[in-house]
Amino acid sequence: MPAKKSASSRPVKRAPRRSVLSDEIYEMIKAMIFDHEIAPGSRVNIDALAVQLDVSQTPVREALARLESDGLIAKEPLKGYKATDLLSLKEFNDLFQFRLLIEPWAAEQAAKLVDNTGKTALKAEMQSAKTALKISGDDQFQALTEHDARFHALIANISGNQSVADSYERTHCHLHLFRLFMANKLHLIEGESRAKFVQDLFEEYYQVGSGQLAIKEHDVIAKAIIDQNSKAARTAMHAHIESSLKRFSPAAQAINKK
Amino acid sequence: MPAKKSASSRPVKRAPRRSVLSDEIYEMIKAMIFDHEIAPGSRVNIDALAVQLDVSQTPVREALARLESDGLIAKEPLKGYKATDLLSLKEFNDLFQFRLLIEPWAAEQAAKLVDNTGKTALKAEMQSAKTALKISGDDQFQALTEHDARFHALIANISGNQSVADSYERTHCHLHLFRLFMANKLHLIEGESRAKFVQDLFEEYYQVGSGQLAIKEHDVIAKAIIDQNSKAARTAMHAHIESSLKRFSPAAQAINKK
DNA sequence: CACTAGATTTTCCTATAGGATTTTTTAGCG
DNA sequence: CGCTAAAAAATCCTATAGGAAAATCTAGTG
Repeated sequence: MPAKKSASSRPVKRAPRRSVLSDEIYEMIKAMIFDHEIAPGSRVNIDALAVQLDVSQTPVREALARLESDGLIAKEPLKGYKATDLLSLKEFNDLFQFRLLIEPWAAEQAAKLVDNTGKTALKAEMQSAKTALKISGDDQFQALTEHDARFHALIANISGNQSVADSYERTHCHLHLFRLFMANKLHLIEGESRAKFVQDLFEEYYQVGSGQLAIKEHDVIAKAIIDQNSKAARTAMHAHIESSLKRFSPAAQAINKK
Repeated sequence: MPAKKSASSRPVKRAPRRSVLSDEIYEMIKAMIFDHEIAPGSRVNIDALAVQLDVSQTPVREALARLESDGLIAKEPLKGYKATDLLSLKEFNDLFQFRLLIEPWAAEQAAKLVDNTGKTALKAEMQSAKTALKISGDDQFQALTEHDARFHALIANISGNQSVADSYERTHCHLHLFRLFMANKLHLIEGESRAKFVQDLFEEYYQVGSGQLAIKEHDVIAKAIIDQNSKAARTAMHAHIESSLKRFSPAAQAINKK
């Protein structure tokens, strides 16, 4: 129906498609989950999604199958897909416990194996963090979250262990944490009773305090890796994750108390 | 073309389907990878697979998308899917290193948290291991491999940490190890120069020695968990994984030397 | 032999129809 | 009015055919 392009006039060679449609759809749906366009726990209608994204069902189905593997969407046979709920308090704690098992080790290895390319990448990522601190509002939190995801993934990669890097990426922890944050935020807008408490929490911890604190902790980790001080890298990473756990814990509790 | 069923004669109410077709296809394709019906590195044609399994493309596509998430199949855009290669020596070592990070911890936690249901399940699984030892040939190796997978998954589950349990399952390590074993076995049949060496290796280590040794190690772990001796469970699991690494290492090296 | 241009194959994507299952609505009965 | 049961609608799942784009192969020309 949509007449996309009539290639008659220009026989010029178009740039080859970088990725296939289903990959793009996968990213689009993931983004929709990320920013609550698809709310936690809500149904995901294949037909509607296909119409909305202006593609047929096939790529949508492939994307949903992959998202299910990622644990971001759950399939109930003959009922349909639904976005997974927000992390329960237990899942939240489990996730951080898991990270404590692999990430301090990854940081230690990274410090042992890092080369100049890795050092440059680390410095660049820390630079982008400083840029993110200049943004304001939810966008800042999103920018910080994305920096956080890249930073931790980078270290997992520098560790040289693909199994570890993959397993970290598949936690999608940045996505889960951002959803937790936004859920609280949206609640706040609706004017719930504990609005003031939550607002204080965010302004104090996430927007300013936590953002800067996390980045300071990242700095310590990055420096230890660049100095190739593996022991320091390990302890710094361990401390950082425990610190993150403490900072995010109130947000996870607030949601689950509902 | 295939006249499946004419539902005209029997209006009897069929039992409600337990799972959807795409799930079944997913398991079937995984099984085909498991036993080398789909060889490592070989192309996987969607059309051919759909015809072979006598279903349409749709469920095959969904299954392949999930298998790609699992790392069992790789997609090259606009070229098609192909089964992933066998583990390189590095990937093999990385995988075991990863297991060393999470499984000793899982065993420790399991010992702390295990209840009667868990203890019963552990005992039952150890019983099935003893049964597997009575089988002979490749079937025995497969039975032992499957016991191994269930045993480790069970402990990961008893640990109570879903993130840990999921990440263990997603390593698909039993599948990778079995593929490695079969690849060596098939090579052996083709009468390569080192056939004798490989044969000795397997008879000595896998069929009798390794099988029984692994199960003795499993016994130690199971007992420690049932006794709720968390420290012993951790060290036993650690020793078992290192022991497995040593046992399988020659198989991984043989393939990669090719 | 090197290179370009067309033909073939492969793969991805679309469209649509119909069967199966669940959910919702409506009607009937106590 | 409350409850059960049947009908209707919505949704998911499967099947199939065919078009579009890319990759690969083939052949002809300088």
